[in-house]
Amino acid sequence: MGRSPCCEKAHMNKGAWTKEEDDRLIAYIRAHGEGCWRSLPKAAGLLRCGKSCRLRWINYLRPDLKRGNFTEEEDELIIKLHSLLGNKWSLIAGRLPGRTDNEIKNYWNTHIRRKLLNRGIDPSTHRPINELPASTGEPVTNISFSSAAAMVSRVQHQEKKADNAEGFKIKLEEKNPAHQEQCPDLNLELRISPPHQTQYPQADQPMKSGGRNHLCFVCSLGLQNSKECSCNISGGRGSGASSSYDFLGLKTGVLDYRSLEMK
DNA sequence: AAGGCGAACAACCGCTCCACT
DNA sequence: CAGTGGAGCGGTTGTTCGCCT
Repeated sequence: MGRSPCCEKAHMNKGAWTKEEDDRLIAYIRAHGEGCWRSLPKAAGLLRCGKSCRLRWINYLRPDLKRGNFTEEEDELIIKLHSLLGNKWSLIAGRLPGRTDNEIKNYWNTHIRRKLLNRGIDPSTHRPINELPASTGEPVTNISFSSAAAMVSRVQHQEKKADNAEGFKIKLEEKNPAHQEQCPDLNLELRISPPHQTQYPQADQPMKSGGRNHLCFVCSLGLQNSKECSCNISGGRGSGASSSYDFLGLKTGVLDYRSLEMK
């Protein structure tokens, strides 16, 4: 039994939005706020898919959007955030007021990629292009922190494909001089940290499986048995104070991945 | 002036996550 | 606990625009 489509596609408009459609959408959201996108088109008298309405509003019509060219500062910030987060456009957008994930994604693909390539930097790894990749099919044995976000998705993807993660050993660099070299002045007042203690599973509150906000970050890397694991019930969690938590050896880390989830 | 081409950007599509029942 | 639906995300495609020949 498949799920129903998000909208009746047969009688829906597609393609570029007209001024009238924009006006209708703006007027409706001004009057009623951002509610249920699925029912919004009908209520607003639009022959559009709810997803299309949401996208149009978020990426184009929202009053707080900053239209216009990206500044040099924004460029550099995007590059630094991308080196930390990978293609997490929504998270990157969260640190750039007035910019949308779609806008940043497009800007990255059209401008910044080329800019980095001209600098001799691989836009996906943020390493010099002539630097050979660490692996060509061999098990990954060493990954940089700068690829952490991409790594998480790779690990999660791998976990889905095969329960047996043997051979996938991760040696995280205690510090990443290369990365610090790339971003010597990066201080976004961010911090990579484990989930708050209140989110850790208690004896009578088993962790919700699959919940991305509840899984220990180390566990999400497939390192459940690691001493770094902060949700290891049987092994004890030590003091558990997040302020003293030495996540991945980055006690002084400044990136709080959770805090980036602003949207 | 017209056509080719690439860049830029808007929009769509498919998928995942998560709250709710 | 499983099923379902809404919302959001990231990749990709389609369209428009401007430059060049």
